[in-house]
Amino acid sequence: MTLSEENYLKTVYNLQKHYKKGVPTNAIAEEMETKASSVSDMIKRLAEKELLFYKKYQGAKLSETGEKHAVKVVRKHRLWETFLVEKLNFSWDEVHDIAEQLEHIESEKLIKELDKLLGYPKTDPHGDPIPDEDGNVVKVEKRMLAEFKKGEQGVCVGVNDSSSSFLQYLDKHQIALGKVITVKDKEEFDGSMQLEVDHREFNISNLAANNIYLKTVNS
Amino acid sequence: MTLSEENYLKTVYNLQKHYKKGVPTNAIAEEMETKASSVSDMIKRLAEKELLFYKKYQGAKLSETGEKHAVKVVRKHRLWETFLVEKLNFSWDEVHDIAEQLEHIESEKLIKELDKLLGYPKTDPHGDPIPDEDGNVVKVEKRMLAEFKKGEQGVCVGVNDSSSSFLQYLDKHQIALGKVITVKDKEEFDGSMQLEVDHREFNISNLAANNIYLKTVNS
DNA sequence: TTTAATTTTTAGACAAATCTAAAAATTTGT
DNA sequence: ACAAATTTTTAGATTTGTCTAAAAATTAAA
Ligand SMILES: [Mn+2]
Ligand SMILES: [Mn+2]
Ligand SMILES: [Mn+2]
Ligand SMILES: [Mn+2]
Repeated sequence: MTLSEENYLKTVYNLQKHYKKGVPTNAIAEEMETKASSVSDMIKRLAEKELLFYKKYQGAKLSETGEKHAVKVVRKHRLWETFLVEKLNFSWDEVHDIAEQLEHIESEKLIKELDKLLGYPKTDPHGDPIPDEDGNVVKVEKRMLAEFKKGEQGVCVGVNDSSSSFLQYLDKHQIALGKVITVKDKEEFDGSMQLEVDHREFNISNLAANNIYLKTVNS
Repeated sequence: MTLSEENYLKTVYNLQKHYKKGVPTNAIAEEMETKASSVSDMIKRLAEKELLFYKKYQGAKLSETGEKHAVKVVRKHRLWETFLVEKLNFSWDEVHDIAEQLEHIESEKLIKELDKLLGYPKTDPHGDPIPDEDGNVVKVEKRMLAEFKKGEQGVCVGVNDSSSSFLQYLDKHQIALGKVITVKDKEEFDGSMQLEVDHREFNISNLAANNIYLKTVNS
């Protein structure tokens, strides 16, 4: 399995939550910042290897083998991110790009020992669940902040965008995993929200609210 | 800089200790388990990029930039090997192949923090010096065991072959870094040696003795 | 239900890295 | 010094992964 093939599998895995049928070629291309023609070529090759199912114009769907492999890559990505934060003093906005490289290192023992060193963590620095050795992924219960109504409250348990620009934006507003967030007001017009965090109030856009996940506290 | 280019630079760096002039194409090919024609192509490309000097039929010699880069890769390789042994319970015969992958991960901060986590180690699990951040390499004082005479004694400070088969062979004879080795007898015919380590005596081949480095204790 | 817009696939080209086979240069042996 | 052996380079091919431009299929709009 090449580095590039692994990246495609991981992308299809991450996207197929949002698509009932196959994941469209264009969706993969956009996510990977590449061209649709390249994606078309590659998914054909992956289908050849039976890592995914593919019928022309119908998008891609991981096979059992493909999903198994994708989950392994995700597990490695999230363990490495956790390592970088817990052991090497990285902040949550610095780890994604490095984990993109580290997730392709091949060694069963390495990942097993890393897991042990970290004390078998359940989630990564962005609140995402770390699949266990057998590929089981715990589904984290959460709702998008954008869907909260005025007056509702929740605890931040995850983000949907791990880019450093977004995470730094959250840092600026002192939003972090575990923080209690209250919706003081919600603008019908553009979906922007007035939030309260740690007795401070500020406004965030709908786009931002679409990338923050909360666990409901009172409703 | 691609992964393959880095591997070539590192190989030339490791080999040029043994060659006054340029490192021969064939030497590189053998070390990298590839074909001379591939090497010829690649060193031409690296010369193009001014990472090494190359005149037809004269072999390769690293430029200052090339050497700087090679040393960085070596530093990463040895820090990762140290990490695997010190933090992840690997033994010295298991780390080389994984470090071959990890040495290509790109992140200044990662390697800086790794160095800190390990307490700024001076040598790797095989006794090889770890270049510092500025690329300075301490020259370790050592002599090949094969060159020792009958009756001489030394402390094991390094190996010349980091393959797992050789290191496991050393383990079997309980030869490890720091062990005191005495040459009880030496066979003129084939260069094999009778050694004493920890009050046990055994015989090793000339090939093995050529891959063990000692620091002289009494002479 | 045709037409228009969008999505997806194909065709053809290209760069990186490798290989085999053959040619050229260098080194060695007599 | 000349022939033989060895080393190194070139020529041509292949695989992987990507791209642009054009064709084909699907979906949306009028
Ligand atoms: Mn990530
Ligand atoms: Mn993450
Ligand atoms: Mn090594
Ligand atoms: Mn080493």
